Amino acid sequence: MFDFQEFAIALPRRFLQYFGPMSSSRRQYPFHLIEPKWQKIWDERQTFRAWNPGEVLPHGHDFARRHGLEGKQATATELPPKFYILDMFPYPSGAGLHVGHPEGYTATDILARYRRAQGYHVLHPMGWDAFGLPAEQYAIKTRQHPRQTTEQNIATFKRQIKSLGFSYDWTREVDTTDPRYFKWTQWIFLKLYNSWFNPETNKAEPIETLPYPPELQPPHPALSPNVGEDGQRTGEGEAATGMPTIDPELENQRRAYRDSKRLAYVTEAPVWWCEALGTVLANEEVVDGKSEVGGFPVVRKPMRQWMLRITAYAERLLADLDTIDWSHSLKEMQRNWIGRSEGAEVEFRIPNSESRVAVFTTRPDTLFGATYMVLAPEHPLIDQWLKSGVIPTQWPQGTRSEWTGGGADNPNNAIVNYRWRTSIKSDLERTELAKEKTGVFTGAYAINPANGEKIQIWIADYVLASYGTGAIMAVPGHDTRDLEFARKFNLPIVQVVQPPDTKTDWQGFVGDGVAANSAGVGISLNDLPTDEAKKKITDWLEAKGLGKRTINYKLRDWLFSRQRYWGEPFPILWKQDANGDWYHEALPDSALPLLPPPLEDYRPTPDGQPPLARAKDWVNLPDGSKRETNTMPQWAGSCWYYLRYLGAHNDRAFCGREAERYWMSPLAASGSSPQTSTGALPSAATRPGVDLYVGGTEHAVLHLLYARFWHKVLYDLGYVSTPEPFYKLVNQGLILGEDNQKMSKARGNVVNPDDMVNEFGADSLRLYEMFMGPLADAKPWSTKGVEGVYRFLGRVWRLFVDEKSETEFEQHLTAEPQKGAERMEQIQLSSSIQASAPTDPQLRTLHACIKKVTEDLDNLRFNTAISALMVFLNQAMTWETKPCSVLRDFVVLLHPFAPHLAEELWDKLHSAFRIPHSALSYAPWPKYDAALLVEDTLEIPVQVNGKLRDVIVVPADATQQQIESAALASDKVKPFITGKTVKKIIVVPKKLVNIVVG
RNA sequence: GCGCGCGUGGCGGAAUUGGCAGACGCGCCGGACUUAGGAUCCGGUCCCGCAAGGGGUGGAGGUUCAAGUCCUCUCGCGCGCACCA
Repeated sequence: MFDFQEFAIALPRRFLQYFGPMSSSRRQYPFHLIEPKWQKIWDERQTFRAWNPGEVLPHGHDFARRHGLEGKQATATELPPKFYILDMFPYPSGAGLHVGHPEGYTATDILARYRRAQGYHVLHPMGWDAFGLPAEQYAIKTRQHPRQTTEQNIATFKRQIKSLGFSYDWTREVDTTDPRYFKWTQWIFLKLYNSWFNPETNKAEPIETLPYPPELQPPHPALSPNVGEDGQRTGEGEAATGMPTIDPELENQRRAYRDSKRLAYVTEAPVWWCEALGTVLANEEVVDGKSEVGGFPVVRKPMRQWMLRITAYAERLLADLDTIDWSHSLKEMQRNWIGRSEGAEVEFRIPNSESRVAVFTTRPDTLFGATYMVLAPEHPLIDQWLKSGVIPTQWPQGTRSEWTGGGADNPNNAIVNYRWRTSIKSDLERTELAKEKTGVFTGAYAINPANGEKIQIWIADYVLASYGTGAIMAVPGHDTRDLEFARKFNLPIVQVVQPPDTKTDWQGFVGDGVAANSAGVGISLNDLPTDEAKKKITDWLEAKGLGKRTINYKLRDWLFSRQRYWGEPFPILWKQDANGDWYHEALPDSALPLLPPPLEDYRPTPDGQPPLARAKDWVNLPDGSKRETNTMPQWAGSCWYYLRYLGAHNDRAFCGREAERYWMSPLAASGSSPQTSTGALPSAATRPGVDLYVGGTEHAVLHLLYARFWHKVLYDLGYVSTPEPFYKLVNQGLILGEDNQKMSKARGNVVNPDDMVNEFGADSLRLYEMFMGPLADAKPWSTKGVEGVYRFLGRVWRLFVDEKSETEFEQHLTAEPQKGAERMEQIQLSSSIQASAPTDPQLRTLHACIKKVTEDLDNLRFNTAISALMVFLNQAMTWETKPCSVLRDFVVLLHPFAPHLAEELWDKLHSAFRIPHSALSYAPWPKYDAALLVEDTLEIPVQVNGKLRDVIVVPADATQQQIESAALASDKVKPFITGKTVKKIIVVPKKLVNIVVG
């Protein structure tokens, strides 16, 4: 067998030095020394620290120096304009980083460094979304506290992230599991708890402003309706007490009413219970009838749960999407999730009964075609009807076998059977069996309000209890699902819409057309287009008191409690009133943070209580009250972390008011303009909220919707100054596996960033991740591709350094690897770099590069920016003399992408030419001079009939006429025009000539 | 099924938004330096053709002096939602 080590002894030094046993190929440049060196310097100098208004900027800090703020206590207006660049903070899993993480982080880091160079005050923080199931499950197995696992994982993530040289301000690091952090998560929960949504103002208000209905008004005339009665509250803003005591029973009713209006409320509702995870899940966490995490089965189960009233914000969450710069598809996903539909609620009378059934429809114009009605199996009226006789105990004459398919001897039993069957189906089965409709006739009837016809009422599980009114009017003529059902159960199908195209079959036509067969007493829609028909029938229904315009949303309130240990405990106590009924009460702010109790066993209790219930001493308070034992979902901490970064160490507020205004509101940042040192204008105006947020598309709905919701509540209550948190958001694309044979889903998470850093260096990994393709696209990983950019960085290195001194350095390095770092100084700058004046072509090359890189960075086109750097290098390699000034600008252009290498070269350039030291991280971004890009001559392609025949060279200032004659004179063009008529000559200035011949 | 997006060399991807298709990189071919190359440097590389030339951006039409880009139809792929009335 070939033994490399043995073979290597016989090799010449030149070979050996590069071809060490550790790596499979020669090292292009000593990145393994350069990268740790600069990471250490950045750390020590706190180079990337951002400052809040009011903080004193120390002497000697490079940011302070550039902006003339050394030693100053800068106000918001004295600080340069802000630029807030945010990454979706990671969940620190035990597996460590994969190559998908650095993709987004590199993109934001490049932008952060670029904006700093432009003179912005950049906030670029990182933290840990560290509550979550894996740490808890590991704790259940090992009895090791989740805190321990979490800390270990954070340490690994932090080490890996730091090894990539990102310019984070680590002084602002946050950890959602830190009590100093979740104190404020709990505090925000209390804000939700202590607020209600006022439909008049369309915003959240303190619960004290809640008006009570007349029957709940205190009888005492001296008592103002909304002040002083809120004796149960112990939290902030507690109302004055000492008023005459209200009747305790009335007070209980008032409390129940108040509690029903809070933004955080308790409800007994069917929720998704996941046996395997031992917890309930939010709608959003259930995918295809299985838990999103782990894919375990879930079942519907009624339980007492905390909910957040996100539905109150549906309209604003939808409308404000128009004010933010997110991708089309992302907005579409949010719109889809919110699911707004305009329509009407129509009431159907039940013969021989007091009850009415309301249905929701988006097609009130088809009311005349409603030939039966369907209720969800869980519809609350069914129970009532079973008792009251609306549902007959006998099948109506001649109906039974046809409608039930046999099975139940009377409607009551048929209903009970059917409900039982659907209830045992998981949601998965309900959707999987969607092809085959099921249902039973109830034996009851309703009256179609449009034409007075008696129609059958069915129950079927294709109607969902949780959407609309849980009941529909079925229009089989013009609804696919109703048609399918009607065909299966032989229900009448009538046409009420005429399709615009007469060839189209009306049966099952669901588009807009013209109303037909739609006339009743005092109303006719016939011949009206769908739009007008909708309006007319709705007006008619409203006038008759039979219906009203309504808007429905798919969005449901957010199920906010989990039966877990490793999450934020609710700052809530349960107490008993005089009747022995339990009610809840908020802890005062002063009791925060409420820490979870220590436990030996992290499992739920055998009787299905959350793990916190095991801590009896913690749960039961001496006064007889009990603590809430649910915890908050993982989303809670990530709903507001971008605000905590603004004041990560603030223990008096979730973040300081002034800091919030400065970093989130563009109006505050009107002081000095960026790029002061070169007088250039900013290429991107600073924005309200986070200027740029980058993260994976997996958070397109949940995290982003929840965070926007919380932000809006805080906005309503006056705690933040913008209605939206994230002004611009970009989803990075998935990195797919290297083996493209397997195609799509194989993620590149088998590639370990550590290996890449060891073999090619952090700069190469960064560069490659950006060079692969557009940030938002899915891209296959290619280690060969990493080598390509690695070679590019090696070529940059060789452009700058003197080969001989570098060779000597490498020889020493081989002999004494441990002394490498100190010997790097012996590497000399190449003698071809001189303090000479650049030539015109050199300036052109440089300024073309400046232009391209600048424009591409403004548009997040990293891949083409890098290719522009490569083009510059390819040119510069051919220069015999390389002007120092040109290379200096090039290093500034390179530094956002490959900061370590750039720092090293910057340093060498400055030492060699004795330029006073200035920090690369705050060096002004070069500005391109359009005048320098102008060439003396232009190459103009000449087409004949659109086909390229020649490229002529003309003076840049040639007139149209001159270009035209030059084109006609071209030897290559002549053969194609001689003997033909020149019909037209199109001259596109500076671009092209097209000669049209006939 | 509905909604959104995308189809360009052997591969990842460029293309001033209607103006030289294939920048840049990978891979491949050739050369130089070499005992050696998996290092480096130089040259080549859309297809057919010796060349002149011809063809070419999933396919078929169309608009235009000019189409990867705009329009119509069609095929294929990806993502999202999925009985939401």
